[in-house]
Amino acid sequence: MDINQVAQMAGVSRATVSRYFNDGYVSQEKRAAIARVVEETGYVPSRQAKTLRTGKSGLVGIIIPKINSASVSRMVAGITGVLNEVGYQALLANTDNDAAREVSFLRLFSERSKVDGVILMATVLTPAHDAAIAALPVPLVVLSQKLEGRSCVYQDEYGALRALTERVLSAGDRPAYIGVLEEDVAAGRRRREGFLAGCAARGVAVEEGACVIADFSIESGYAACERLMERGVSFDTLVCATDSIAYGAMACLADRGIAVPADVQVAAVGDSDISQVVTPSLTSVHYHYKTSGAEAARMLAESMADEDAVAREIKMGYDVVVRDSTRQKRM
Amino acid sequence: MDINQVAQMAGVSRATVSRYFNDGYVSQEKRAAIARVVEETGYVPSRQAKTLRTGKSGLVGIIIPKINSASVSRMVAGITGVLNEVGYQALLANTDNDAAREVSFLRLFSERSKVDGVILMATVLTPAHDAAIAALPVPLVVLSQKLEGRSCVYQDEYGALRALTERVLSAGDRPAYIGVLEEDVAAGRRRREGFLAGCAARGVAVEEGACVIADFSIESGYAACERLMERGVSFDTLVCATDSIAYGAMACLADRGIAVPADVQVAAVGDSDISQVVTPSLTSVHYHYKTSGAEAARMLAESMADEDAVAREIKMGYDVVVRDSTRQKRM
DNA sequence: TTGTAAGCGTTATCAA
DNA sequence: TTGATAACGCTTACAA
Repeated sequence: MDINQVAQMAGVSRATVSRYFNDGYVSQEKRAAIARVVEETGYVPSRQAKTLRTGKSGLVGIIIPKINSASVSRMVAGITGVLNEVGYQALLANTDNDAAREVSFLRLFSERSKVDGVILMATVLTPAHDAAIAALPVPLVVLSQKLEGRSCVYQDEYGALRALTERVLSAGDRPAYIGVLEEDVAAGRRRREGFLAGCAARGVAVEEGACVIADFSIESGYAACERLMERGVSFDTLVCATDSIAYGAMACLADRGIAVPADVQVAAVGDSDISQVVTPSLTSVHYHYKTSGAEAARMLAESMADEDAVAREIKMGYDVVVRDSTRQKRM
Repeated sequence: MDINQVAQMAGVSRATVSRYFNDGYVSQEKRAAIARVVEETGYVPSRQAKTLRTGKSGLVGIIIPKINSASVSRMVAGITGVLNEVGYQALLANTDNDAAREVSFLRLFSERSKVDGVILMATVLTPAHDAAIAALPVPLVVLSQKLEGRSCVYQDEYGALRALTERVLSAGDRPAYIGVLEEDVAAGRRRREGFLAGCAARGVAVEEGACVIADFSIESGYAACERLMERGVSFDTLVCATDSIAYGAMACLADRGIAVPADVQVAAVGDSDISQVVTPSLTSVHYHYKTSGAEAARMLAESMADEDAVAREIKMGYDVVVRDSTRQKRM
């Protein structure tokens, strides 16, 4: 069943049928005739052909570092919600934390414009990324990192960590920090800087060696905490770059008979569902991930609709959620 | 840059260029000439045109109930891994637990074969589903539910719950159960049946009203546990259909000063990352979600490659992971 | 082994 | 307001 058959059955030209589905520049009678035929046959225009002809696929590519992550999946949920609303489909590209694959997906999406737009959930931004981004023939929105001159939506990592740190240091004065790789500017560098700023604001010195690195896993959080103790760092306050790291660290402390929050208070970032169920419940920064995703999708939709929409940067707000893993009173 | 220009520059017909990229029925010299031009220009064939001509899009539709879920995202990770390997892209459709949207996505994917295959991560299977599935013009694999006569990959819910229940009842004899909706055959019905079978196998009676329903959230687990106690059900063993429910239930028990596992032991299904970090760590059934997703993708790839590949059902194995929330000794 | 030519199902241009 | 007609970029008989 194609447009020609519909045209024939309705006694019009195929151009008229096309108009019926698009502009709508069709007389009442012909319109009715076509409507009837469409009704009877259940005809639906071929997206493929339309795509070939118009160059628009109705697809949006989403590049994500890891689907199996609370923050990422919340952002994706926000994205797909908005996208479906405005008639786009999400094309998912999972890189499994491999920055090189990020670039190759960017290229894949560039080839002959298979997609109408791209959302890049970035971890690191290398020169290869810049090149691939520059070569992208369709609108792009960067999520989770700030990229100068590009539309992007990101969290206020610095502000959040600074606020969190100041807060917990109202009941502690020997801080330690478990972060992630600095190459990840947002989660690595900015969070650590925020932590240090918070310490400085409180006039608290950070002991040499009191900042260690983990990856995003629970196990590495455990290991990092162990390292801290082996180094002989003395701390009564532990700030972690992610909730997962904190879970690992808390397990490590528990195994050594160190009480949380009495001996060491723990705070982190991400506020995943389970942070309120672990014991003690975890003080954590809450980011509006789902909203961030929705926001990014909305910006992209705008850029796709309007050729020369101007780039915008959105810095999202945050909430510090105080729970039982820290000593200061809830405010 | 299109195939015609390449052909012209290489001094061959466009049919030859096409063969160069497909069959490979090209002489050495022409092959070399084309290779050079392709190299120089960076030409890449248009997928769109190829799709229109061949009817194959290189896309696979994945319908999921909720991306923001540990089990789902693990399955998706498995799927995308395999799919990328064999040259397909995943088209993600998130239904947000709305069965009606499941059907409408099924239809969307049917329209003019926008996708070459579909993986349906099912929760419920209504008559509307059956109809939409029957109308699907491309191969389908059902994930997480068993569907007679269709290729599917699912967990051994019955066996797992039975084994888990028998295991925990070696140290308890007053069981209770928090399940999910029966309409979800796999997670609802089969798990409950497995629980009851486990009780029966141990010769343990299940008290009237000792089985309640929650949804998949932590909060509803808390509420369900509360309900159990308000009803006056006396239990020393609590089996939950999902880890999230168990987290909620454990929080509820803790709030009432009931010790786990001393007073009540708790066990669940899913073995998500945090089950080993909550206190006490949670005894849970481990399913091989990522492998299930990979398996489903592999079956689909096979069906897409081979018109008349035969339907297969794969029942995945499981492991009972015993931790501190239950009383029986680790075996 | 290669080239010619006929589509695949649309939409856009133009003249009527 | 409508209908021819020409693309869009590719694949594939079929003939050479």
